[in-house]
Amino acid sequence: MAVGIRDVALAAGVSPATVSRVLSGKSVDPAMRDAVLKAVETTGYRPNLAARRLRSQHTNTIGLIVADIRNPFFTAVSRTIEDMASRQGLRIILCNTDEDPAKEDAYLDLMEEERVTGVILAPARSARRSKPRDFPTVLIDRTIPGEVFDCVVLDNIAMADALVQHLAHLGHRRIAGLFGAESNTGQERRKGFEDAAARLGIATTSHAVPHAQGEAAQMLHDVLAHADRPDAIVASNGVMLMGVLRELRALGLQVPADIALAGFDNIDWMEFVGEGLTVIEQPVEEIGRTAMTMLTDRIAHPDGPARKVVLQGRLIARGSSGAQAMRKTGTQAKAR
Amino acid sequence: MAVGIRDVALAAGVSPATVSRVLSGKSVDPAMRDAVLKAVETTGYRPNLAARRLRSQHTNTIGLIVADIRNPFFTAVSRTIEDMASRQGLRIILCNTDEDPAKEDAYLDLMEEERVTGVILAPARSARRSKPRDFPTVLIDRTIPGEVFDCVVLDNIAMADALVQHLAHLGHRRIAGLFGAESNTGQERRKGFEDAAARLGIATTSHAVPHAQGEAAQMLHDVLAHADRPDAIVASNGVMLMGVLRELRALGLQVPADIALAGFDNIDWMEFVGEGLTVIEQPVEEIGRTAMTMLTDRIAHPDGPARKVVLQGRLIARGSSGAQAMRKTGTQAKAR
DNA sequence: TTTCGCTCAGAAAACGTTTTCTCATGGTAG
DNA sequence: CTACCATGAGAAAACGTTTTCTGAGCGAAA
Repeated sequence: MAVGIRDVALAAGVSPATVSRVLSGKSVDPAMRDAVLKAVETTGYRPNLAARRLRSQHTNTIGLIVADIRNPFFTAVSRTIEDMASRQGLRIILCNTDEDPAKEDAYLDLMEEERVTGVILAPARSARRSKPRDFPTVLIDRTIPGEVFDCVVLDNIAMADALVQHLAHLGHRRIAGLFGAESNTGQERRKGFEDAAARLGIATTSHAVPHAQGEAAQMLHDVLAHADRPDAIVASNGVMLMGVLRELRALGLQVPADIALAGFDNIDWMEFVGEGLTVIEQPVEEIGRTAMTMLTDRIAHPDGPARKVVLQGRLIARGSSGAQAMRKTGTQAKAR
Repeated sequence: MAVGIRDVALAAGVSPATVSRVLSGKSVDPAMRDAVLKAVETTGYRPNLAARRLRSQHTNTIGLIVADIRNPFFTAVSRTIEDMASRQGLRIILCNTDEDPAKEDAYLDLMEEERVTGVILAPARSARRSKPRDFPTVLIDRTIPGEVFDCVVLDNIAMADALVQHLAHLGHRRIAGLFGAESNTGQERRKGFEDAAARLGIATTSHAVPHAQGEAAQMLHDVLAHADRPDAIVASNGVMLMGVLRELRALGLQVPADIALAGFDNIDWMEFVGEGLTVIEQPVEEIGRTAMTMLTDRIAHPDGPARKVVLQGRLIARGSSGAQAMRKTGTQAKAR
């Protein structure tokens, strides 16, 4: 039933080695090559990738491990990476950790067992030190503080600063910030947020929100039920923005009439809520492209120094008042 | 450098066969088992999956091929499937065809070369007959007309009917429908749409929209620029709804004040635009679960008859007037 | 013409496991 | 006490390729 390279060789009247050579594009006699190709056709041969990988000792596979595939930021980056990879003839294994360090470790183990060529990782752990792995790794979106890794991240501090500055120009004076507790990125944004507010003399409260849905909702509820409710809310990513929006609706608060809402990630629906949400747009395709390039570089030069690429985002000011403020102050982050 | 089962065996003072048996949970002498496990620990052994798959002839891998990973419907279904699969110790390979039959064929070839245990496929082709593959296959979201395959789909005709009925109760009399040209599902929804409209005496125009972004926008533009613009629009999926919304905004039309908008897929942002969009919610987790179950059944019984599971969706009526109409008429699709 | 490479194809080894085969040991039934 | 079967461990084969090794053929240089 199963047809192997042996059968093809038999059908073509050549040796298995020759078939292998034809298939991998080595130089062989044209007549033989044609015979082999015809035999491949007639026999319906399909190479067995497991055998090929075992013998050749390279898998042409890279692992892509993200924290949450439902987060449109990650799906967008994944798309870019997948496109680039398949153009280079690399297969990708996509994994989803759900911000769970245990799942992340399990997937990293899997990557070792798959003998992947390299891994692109959006790490879930923030401070935990993980055991060293023996494949090249590029981090995206987040770094691991204690470790030196190639990575490509947003300039979180500057972007959070721009956001606060924008809201301040609009006249907001009591801003609440919600930042992912698990991720290094969340905490960087928090720092940018607080520093900017301090500089501008804006009152803030900032909160580290856990990944768990229920706890996050509770925390948000507390923030809004507080005696002097903030007049603006900043959220650390697109998924959180969605959660905030839902809570605001439940409380009957209109955006931006009753309260302003801004944050990170430009997801396609954001232009439709109210007069549109002001956000920091991440250069998703460039993040993916850079990560992929860094990974192939690293594979080629395993011992070069670690590199960190920090990309600028773009402040998209929405809502009429927002646009007005933008024109007045020119608070626009330079792309790249 | 690379540590294999041979090294473990040496360290534990047993034969490689015994190590293999310990690792696959066969019964071995407890003392030996402990020695092996300790040796695994000290040597840092990681099994080579390629070798394992080659020898054992089963990959414990299933392929998941969807038409568009950016479509939240597919990401949601993927999540469910991935969760179920990893619980069963199955790895999944996720692929994205972009509605391109050529890419789909390429990925199906890949699946054969990977020797996957089975495939779950949301087919891009509508009528094209593909060559038979030698792995069990379950179709989701769409069927392939000429072929008999296990599949799990929405009751598209009934759901489209419910949508039209709902809009009719709301008083709409000129409804435009936009349906995916490539997919069988789009055409079923179109049929349900037109039949319902005919029965209720509603004027409709319906359009088969291509996957390409530009052409779709052009078609939509034509529909809205038409002399007597429709008073409601139905779109065949969540991504299309987004596109329509963008075009309406560009034309300065308010939803639902100027024109009603409804369709398929309940994506989280849909409750936030205007008074909320009325949609058919698909039972995504049940679709994923059913597909996975069908696939494992099929793997266990390769020769059983093909089964088709048709699931009901749920009409979510949004906007005050919509909710009112709902209360009045009780047009609620029964779940399951 | 002889010899020295050089190219190219087949034979055989190798990749790292699992599985089959073989054999020893020990317990049980006759 | 012998014969038989069951259990379990090591030896060796096998999985389907790629790659190394070997040798044949041939053109160019001496």
